Order: sequence, then structure tokens, then C-alpha cells
Amino acid sequence: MRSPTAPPTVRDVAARAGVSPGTVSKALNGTGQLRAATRDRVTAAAEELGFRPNHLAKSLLQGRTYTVGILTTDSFGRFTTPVMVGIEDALGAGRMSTLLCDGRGDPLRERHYVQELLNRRVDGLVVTGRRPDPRPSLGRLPIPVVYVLVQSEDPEDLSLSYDDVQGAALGTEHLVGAGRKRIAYVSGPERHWSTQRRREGVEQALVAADLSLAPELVLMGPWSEAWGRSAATQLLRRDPDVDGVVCGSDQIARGVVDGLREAGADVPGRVAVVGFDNWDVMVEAARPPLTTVDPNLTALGQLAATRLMDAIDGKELPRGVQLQPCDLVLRQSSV
Amino acid sequence: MRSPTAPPTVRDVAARAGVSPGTVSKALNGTGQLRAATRDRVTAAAEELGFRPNHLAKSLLQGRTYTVGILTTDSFGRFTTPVMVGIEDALGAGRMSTLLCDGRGDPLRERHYVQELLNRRVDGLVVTGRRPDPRPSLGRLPIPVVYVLVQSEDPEDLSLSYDDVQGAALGTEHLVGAGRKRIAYVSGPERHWSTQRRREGVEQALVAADLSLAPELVLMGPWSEAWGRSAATQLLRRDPDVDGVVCGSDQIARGVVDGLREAGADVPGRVAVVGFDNWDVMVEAARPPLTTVDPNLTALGQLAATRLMDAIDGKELPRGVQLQPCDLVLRQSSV
DNA sequence: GTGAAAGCGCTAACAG
DNA sequence: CTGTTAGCGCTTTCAC
Repeated sequence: MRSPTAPPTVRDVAARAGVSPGTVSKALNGTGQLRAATRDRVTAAAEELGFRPNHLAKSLLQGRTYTVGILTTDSFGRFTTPVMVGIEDALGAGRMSTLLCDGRGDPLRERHYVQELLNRRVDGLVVTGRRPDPRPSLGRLPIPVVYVLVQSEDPEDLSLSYDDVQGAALGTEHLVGAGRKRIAYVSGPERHWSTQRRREGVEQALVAADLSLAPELVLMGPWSEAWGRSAATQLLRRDPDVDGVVCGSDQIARGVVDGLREAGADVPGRVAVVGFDNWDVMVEAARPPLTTVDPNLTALGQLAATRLMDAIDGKELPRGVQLQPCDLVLRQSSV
Repeated sequence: MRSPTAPPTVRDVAARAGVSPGTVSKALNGTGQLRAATRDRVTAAAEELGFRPNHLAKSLLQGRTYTVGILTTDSFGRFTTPVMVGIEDALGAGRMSTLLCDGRGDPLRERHYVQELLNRRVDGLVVTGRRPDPRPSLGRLPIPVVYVLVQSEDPEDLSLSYDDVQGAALGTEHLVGAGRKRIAYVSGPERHWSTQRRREGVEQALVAADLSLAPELVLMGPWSEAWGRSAATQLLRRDPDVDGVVCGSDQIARGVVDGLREAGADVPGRVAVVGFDNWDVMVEAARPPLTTVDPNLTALGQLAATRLMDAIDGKELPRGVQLQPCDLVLRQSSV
């Protein structure tokens, strides 16, 4: 016999309303033809019993769960969090829930989670993570998959990210437009994808303006403020005429600004500085506040979720890498 | 008839292995007595078909979903993220999944999500968020609930957090132990719970050391670096003999350190500074790096998940507010 | 309009 | 050891 603490079922509601389970279903879902009085009686009974329709049973029957999995390759961090906020935002509006899995950079663990999500019959999957360079595909799965921030090696997969090259070019064009001629690039480790892509952007923009990126004004190091400070003094030593710096991150930019100011080089009077990330904490605390490139991570998450929902609804998923443009946010470090 | 693209079921596996569905279940779950050969045949068939046991069906049958809901009151942020990492960590080890819901500070939305999670028959619920002051309970639910970081008003609920008073006292004792006598407290907005609790901690520690917190050395403002810088100059003006500062956050502490240094007051030579949060980015970039109080947020998340799993396994959930101790992390701003 | 019956995929209980 | 049966909670024909 049913335990008295077990949640009420359609049958309990049916009994209380004096109808059949089928009728309860129709009444509560607004399907079929029901007399208003019956409908009300059922609704009342459900209310009184605190009836909560079992989503599992529905899913089992309908073959879809209204759930998508989010798999992070590395843990959640500063870059994945805004993306997840965007995903949650877009999915929540479509009444879908998200099952969260943290791969922690372990491919084995990752594979295990994919299996688990498939067992749970999620309708789709978003793969995200910090490292933007191409990573192995999860392979062909029976459900649509969107990679966001991370990039799949398989061109058949849809990978969504922001455009590093365009972003860095945007920041550079801004400096050039303000009349700067001797522009430096200070960024993260040389081997990093972002460092390289952003460098390309800087070079492209300079070339387009009949300028060039002097090799001695390209400085790469760790992604830290300390490195930015150190790079600033190096820059002034290498070329006292440097008048603009495009940075690979806001942390570095903040360090650069501090380093310049403390070396007596006015920002933006003598040197204008542009950051990358639009990370509120860095950007606002810097003196002066940083002009920076905004990769629009939350919008990216929303886009990923939207594409995924389209695919779940039967629309074909685009293929390949799609890069969204970055925006420039003006603050005092460049004007 | 079954669509050829539909995922294979136990029946498909059974047919292929030449056994019955019941046998497949036993073979794949290691229950009951099976001949090794049969088991192998089933395993092989399952493998070949790419069989993924439908978790929904299991859950429906067993009345357990091995899923817990995480409901954030505000969105995910700097404080909730480490907590969620901890939760994920502890739950993942127990092979449970997490369903993520973002209440976005909207009580209506929050209630809606609770209903949705109940419909989905989650085994338990973690409520978290940024604001540490007591908030309305979700009320009696048919599943165990743990509040973490946020605090429920209902003393019947279990609320887990870190101990602001002890944390601030710890930082203060450290300064006192290093011989500091004129200690200031610079923190966030006066009305904030954390600001008040941490002030209590500072006062208690000072009183215990036969010192006291001079009213003119208590400065409250926004949670920003800029405020910390401004507070630093005010402090030096109000009492040039100030020799220690306990700060309400690492951001403020970093501002204080910058403000002091730029006013010519050596840190830690003349003034020792302690922060709060142990936020890597702030703590490491500060000059000098910050001694700070670590609220151990990830451990808190793990604890919450552990308690919840115990409760799901039938163990009674403790009641009331349980505060975990903070740790002190020594760096150069205080020694 | 409403009820009865079948079935989603799985496991547990009981036969054999 | 393995097969058969029943049923988790719900929706969906199809009768009435």
C-alpha cells in the first residue's frame, strides 16, 4: 500500500475529485474537452492535496526531459560563470532546466559525465570551459551539442566564441583613431591561443593604418598584474616614445597603468591603455578606469542556449566555428 | 513500431543476447545470480547496441532521482561560485547530479523554481546566495533542504555559513599578537550584516587583549578599492599612530594598502593590514600581498552537500545556524 | 464529456 | 540460474 507520505498521484487527485486519472490529466494540462465544472473540481482537488505532477513520468512518456546538460571542461571560473548565467537565462525563459557537470579538466571524468547525461536523457548539451584553443570533439551524440568558449576540433560541431582578432583590432583602432602611433602589445604567455589571436588583431589594425607593431614593443608573460607593472617599465625603457598599449587582459592592463603612472608616465596623457575582458573589478578599480574590449560572455551563453533550443526543436544546427564580435567600452585610460 | 533512431532498451539488449529483459537488468546491475557466460553475453550485446540505461525509468521506479537542486537567490557570483564548486565536488563523488536554478533575487521566480524542482523529484535542495542575512524559509518541503551562505529565518532549517565574528577576531588577534595597539576597522556599508558581524569580531578580540576599537578608527563605505584608498588617508589624518587595519574585504584591504603606501606609510613596517575573503586576484596583486581571512567557501559547499546527502540517506538534518571557522592566511601585509 | 486500457523503460518478486 | 509478471506515474487513444 502507498505510504501516506508519498507524494499524491493523478490517481489520488482523481479519487478526490470523483473522476478518472485520464480526466485529471486532461483537466490539469488543458487538453481535450472538459466541462468547466469538472475542470474546477479537479483543480481544487489537486490544490488541496498539494499535487505536483511527476516530471519523470511525463519525460519517460514523451521521450524528452526539458533538460540540458552543461559540461565545463575546467571548473567554473571567471570566464565560464558569465557564460553560464547567459545559458541559464535563455533556457529558463524556455522552461528548461540545466544539469551541471564539472569535468575539472579530466577527460575521463568528462566522458563519464557525458554518459551520465545521456542516461538521464537530456535534450541537448552545452560544453564550455576556459581554454579557447581547439579540443577533441565529444563525437557524434544522439543529441545536439554546442561548444561555447571552447572550440571543438571537429568542423561538423558548432563552436561559438568571441572574436579575439576583431576584439584586439577594435582596441587598437581606437588608439590609432586617437592619434597614437607607437603602439605596444602586452599580453599573456606566448603559447596561449588568446595571446596569439589578439596579437594578430593588433597587427592587422596597425597595418591597416599604415603603422606596424615593433617587435621590441611586444611583451609576453604571465596573466598577472605584476607582469603588467613590470612590462610597463620595460616598455618605457625600450621606447620612450611609446604612446599606446593594447593589453591581453584587464589584469595586465591594470598592471601596465600602475607601472606607467608610477614611472611618471601620465595615462592617458602620454600613454593610452586598452584592456581586454571588461572585468568590472579590474576595470573600475584601475587608476584611471580602463578602456577595454568586452567579449560579451553572457550574450554568448544566451546565443549558445538559443541555438541549442532551436536544434532541440528540430532545426538543423549550424556547423563550424562562429565568432561573435567584441565591443569596445570607453573609460578614462584612453581618452 | 519503434523508430530505428530511438535509443535501445533493455528489450533490445535482451533480444540480441537471447535472454529476457529481467536478466539484462540483473546482468547490467550486478544483482541476483547469473552465470558468467550469460552476463558476458548481455554486456556484449549492450555494448554493441550502445545501450544507455534510461535513468528516468529507474528513478520513477525507485522513487529517487540521485539529483539535488541548487537554487541561488541572486545570480552566481564571486561568493556563490566557490560554494557551488564544493557542492559539485562532494555530490559528484556520490554520483549525484545537480540541477541548477538561478532565482535572480526574485522571490516569485524562486518559488517557481522550487515547484519545478519538486516536480522533478530532486532528492534534496541546496539554497545559496550572496546575502548572508536571514531570509524567509522556503517552508516545510517534502525533501531535505540546506541553506548555505544564506541563512533561513526559520530555526528549524539548517543554515551553514562561515563565522564572520570569529574570522574578524582571528585577523585582529594576529595584529595584536604582532604588537599592534592602535587598530582600525575599515569595512563596507554600515547596514550590511557582514560589516556588523566583522566589527563585533574586531571589538571582541581587542577587548580580550585589553585594547579597544576607537570610534574614530571605524570607517564604513562601499565595498570598493577606491573606498579603501580614501579610508587609508582618512585614518592617517585621524590618528597618525594607527598601526593596524582590519578590513572587511580584500578589495578594501588592497585599497587601504595602496592608500597607505602612497601616503608614505610603510606596510607592514608602520601599519599592518589584514583583509577578508582570501580572493586570489586581490590578495596576490596587492603590494605587499595581503594577509587575509579565508572563509573556506569551497569547504562550506562540500559540507552542505555532505549534510544533504546524509539527510537524503535518512539521517536527521541538524537544525539552526551552524557557523564554520575561518582561517588566517599569512602574507606580507602583516609581517 | 468522461472512463478504461495500454504503454513509456526499467526493476523486483516470484515461479520454474 | 533465468523467465514472467506487475507496476512506478503519467498521457493517450478509443470506446461509451
